[in-house]
Amino acid sequence: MKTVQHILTNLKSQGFRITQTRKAVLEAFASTQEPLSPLAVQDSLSTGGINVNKTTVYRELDFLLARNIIQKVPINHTSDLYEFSHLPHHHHVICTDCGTVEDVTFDNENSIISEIQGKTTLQIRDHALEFYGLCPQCL
Amino acid sequence: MKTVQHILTNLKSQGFRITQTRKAVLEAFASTQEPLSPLAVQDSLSTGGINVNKTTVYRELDFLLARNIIQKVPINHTSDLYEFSHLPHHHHVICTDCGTVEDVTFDNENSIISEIQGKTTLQIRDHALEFYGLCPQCL
DNA sequence: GTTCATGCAAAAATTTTGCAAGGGA
DNA sequence: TCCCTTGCAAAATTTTTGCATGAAC
Repeated sequence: MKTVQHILTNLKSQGFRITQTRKAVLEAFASTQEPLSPLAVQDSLSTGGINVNKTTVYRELDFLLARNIIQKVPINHTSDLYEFSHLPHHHHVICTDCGTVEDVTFDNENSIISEIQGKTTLQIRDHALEFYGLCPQCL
Repeated sequence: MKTVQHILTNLKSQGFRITQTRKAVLEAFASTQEPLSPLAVQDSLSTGGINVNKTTVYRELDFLLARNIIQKVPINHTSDLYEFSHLPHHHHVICTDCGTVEDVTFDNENSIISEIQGKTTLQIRDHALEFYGLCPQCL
């Protein structure tokens, strides 16, 4: 399990600064299972008493994305959503009402990819298998 | 097979106008297998000598979407992408280089949905199963 | 003539960029 | 001190809205 402290230490050893913003952004991701939008990150920081400019959030997300610490989640949304890259491979079930997210995995995901690979001329490199529905509270 | 003419006739019978914009937008969707963004629609019309305002394109897409003639395609993209709703259920394999799209279907898609339904507390209503890779030309 | 459709301008929402100032190491 | 990081302002992108004009029937 990679901790926020681990990540910060690694970044520090690479010459990057451990700022309160950086720490808080990583902790925001660590504190929830839900993929976060730039605005959600800013709100999360704000709730914790750390007020930063939107630009800073965008730049910090770009920074973490470039270092593969976070990744974009292939969910349709007006904003890009991000989550930790080190999480075990999984997919999402998203409540279309409240946005709640559950993580799920396939017993045999390879067979799904293989089937499609056998039916297309493209060389498959990635996939987005996401599900939408209603959570018990929103039903 | 629903033709553009069919759709136009239906709309007309509901009291909506058959404008050159409306006809051209429907023909743009009929002329390709690829999901189209608002800008792509405008470009397609422009190529055909029909120059319309972006606002008009957005409004026409909203209009067609509201009547379930087109639907949003669950592909991650800076803009929303649309395709005809009457196409047989399928998924997309998208070339991440050039944007080429191939349509694919699963032999037993229900088993995929069922597996996930059995693993989540949410009531699944929809899904996005999209694949990304490189087409032969871009390999 | 009625009212659906369009263009234009302006605004809203999201994201990016330049530049100067601030702050970790 | 060095240079990574931040804020602010401005611009770029995508989408929406109001209002007056234009066009289909």
